[in-house]
Amino acid sequence: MQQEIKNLIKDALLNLNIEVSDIVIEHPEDLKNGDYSTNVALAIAKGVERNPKELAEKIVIEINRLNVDKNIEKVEVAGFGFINFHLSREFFSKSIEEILNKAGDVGKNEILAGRRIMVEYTDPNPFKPFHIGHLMTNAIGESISRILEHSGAIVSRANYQGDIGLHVAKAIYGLLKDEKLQNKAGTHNTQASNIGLAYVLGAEVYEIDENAKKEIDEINKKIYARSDEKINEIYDWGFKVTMEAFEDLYEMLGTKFNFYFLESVMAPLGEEIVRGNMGKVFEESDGAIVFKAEKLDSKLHTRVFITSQGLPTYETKELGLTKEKFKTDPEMNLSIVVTANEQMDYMRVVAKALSLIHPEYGEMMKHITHGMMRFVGGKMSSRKGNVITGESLLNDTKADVLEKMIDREFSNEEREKIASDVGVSAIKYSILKQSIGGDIIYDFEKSISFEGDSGPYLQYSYARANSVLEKAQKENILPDFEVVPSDISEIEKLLYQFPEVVSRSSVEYEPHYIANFLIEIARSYNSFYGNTVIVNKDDKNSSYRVALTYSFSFVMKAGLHLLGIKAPKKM
RNA sequence: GCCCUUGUAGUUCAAUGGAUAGAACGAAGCUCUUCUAAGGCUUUGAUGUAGGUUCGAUUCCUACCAAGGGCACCA
Repeated sequence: MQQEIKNLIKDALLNLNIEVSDIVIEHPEDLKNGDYSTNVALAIAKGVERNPKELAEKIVIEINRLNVDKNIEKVEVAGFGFINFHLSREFFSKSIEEILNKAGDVGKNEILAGRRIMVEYTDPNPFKPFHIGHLMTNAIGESISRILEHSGAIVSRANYQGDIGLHVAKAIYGLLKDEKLQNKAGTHNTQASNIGLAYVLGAEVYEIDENAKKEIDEINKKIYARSDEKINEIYDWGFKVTMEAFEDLYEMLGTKFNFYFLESVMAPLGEEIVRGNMGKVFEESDGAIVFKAEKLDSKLHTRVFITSQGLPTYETKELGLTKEKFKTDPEMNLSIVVTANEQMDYMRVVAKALSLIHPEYGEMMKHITHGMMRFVGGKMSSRKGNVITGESLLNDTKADVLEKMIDREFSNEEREKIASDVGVSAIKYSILKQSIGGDIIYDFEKSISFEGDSGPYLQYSYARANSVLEKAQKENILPDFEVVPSDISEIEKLLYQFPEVVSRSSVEYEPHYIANFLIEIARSYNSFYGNTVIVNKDDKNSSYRVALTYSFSFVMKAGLHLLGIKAPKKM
């Protein structure tokens, strides 16, 4: 439809001997101003020295002369020179019908057809707790992955994890000091959270206790060398249970990774790249091997790739990782990494180094950065007073949902499942409703919202629509376009825009456009629901309203999927 | 000091250079003999400061102010 309108405007302008390279059309915020609108008269008025309103009138006359499209009902000039297009009843009924036909595929497009994209996100470290930042990266990465898939790309999901390094030594130190934490009786989740506690213990003393610091550094060397049997045993067990515990979280969050990359494996690969490009890219400085990026770009700075101790840094591992990714999927033509924006500057340096070594990667790497979780009052603890982790937040939120569900009748299994899906939705939505660059201010008192502008609100709207549909089925009212009400409802004027919203999210890597759109249609549908009896055997328009409800539920479900949120049929 | 982000109702967020700057939370008041009241309907309130570009600026540019992050052997 967009293209048809653009062409129509273009032809009308040609008839007036005006040529415009790019015509911008948009949806007016206020639906009273039509369904599409263009500011073309305003934009060109100066060039042709005419009053924009008069010019707009002339253009509209031309448009009306040319227009044979039954989808466009009315074209008019408004404000100080906008040209507004009102679409016809027929257009909206057809768009509803189309949504019903597409069902689960609604909103799909082909703008990324033929693209193979690997998205790396989440990246929690074994032996360390899965914290809120990981939750944030996961929510964003998963949503972006799904949006890209909806645009026709083949997406693989990658997880990059620090399986070696000081943090592991800290955790193992804690485990050695407090052997209770090595208890292998419980589930892998309780074992993993004990290891998290051990890490916290080790990390604390490392800062304040000189002897402990020495001991931890010693453990670290032993881990690298795999020279101590007891440490090896603890390591292997700890690695296994923490990774298993992560899998449970991924399952709950709705992520399934295709590839796992480990830092210990990337380190030698990266080192090889660095050593192979000495003089060309890297140079020695104070005993370390560095890349002086500021020589090539004043906005970049020098970074150490191999320390004076001879150890590869993160930067070096990142080089190895990138190369390994392209090796893992040789067909890949875009590699995306999602991290917090504190990593932006040195990722730029790494990218610069890599572009010198592998110029062919240049256009195929993308770093998406998001803001950080910040806390009102600086408190970093959960309601029970413990250090907040991703897991504790998920559990606290789920407990709140269960409390809200207390008067609903569900089997225990159903209840648990729904509470989990709703809890995840509350958290994910609070992350995805805003553009990804900014920090998220997290307030534990208000915590996660279940009302208004929230994930559960969207799910609730979906569940209600679903129960309308159940009733319709019982009463044998099928979606139908035989009788169409003359009034065009607001919800129809919104639903057809979904594919455009998906495309925009995809092009800009911004899930929040979808989140905002879903809120809009949910509000519109809830209002419709509140003011109309949808299923009513005695009303001829009922079938059309059922069709509308179906199309709303399809769009909502697809949209929630793109945010990585499940849509329970009941809640 | 330099570089990168970000400054919008009391609070948390929206707004491809356009029309009366939208929501939500909070506060006040209505609303379930209709399909889920986690809902609906009213009322209330904002573009950090100073310039510039433009027919038009929350949006682009400059300076300032404020917050966060980064700037050599941690990731």
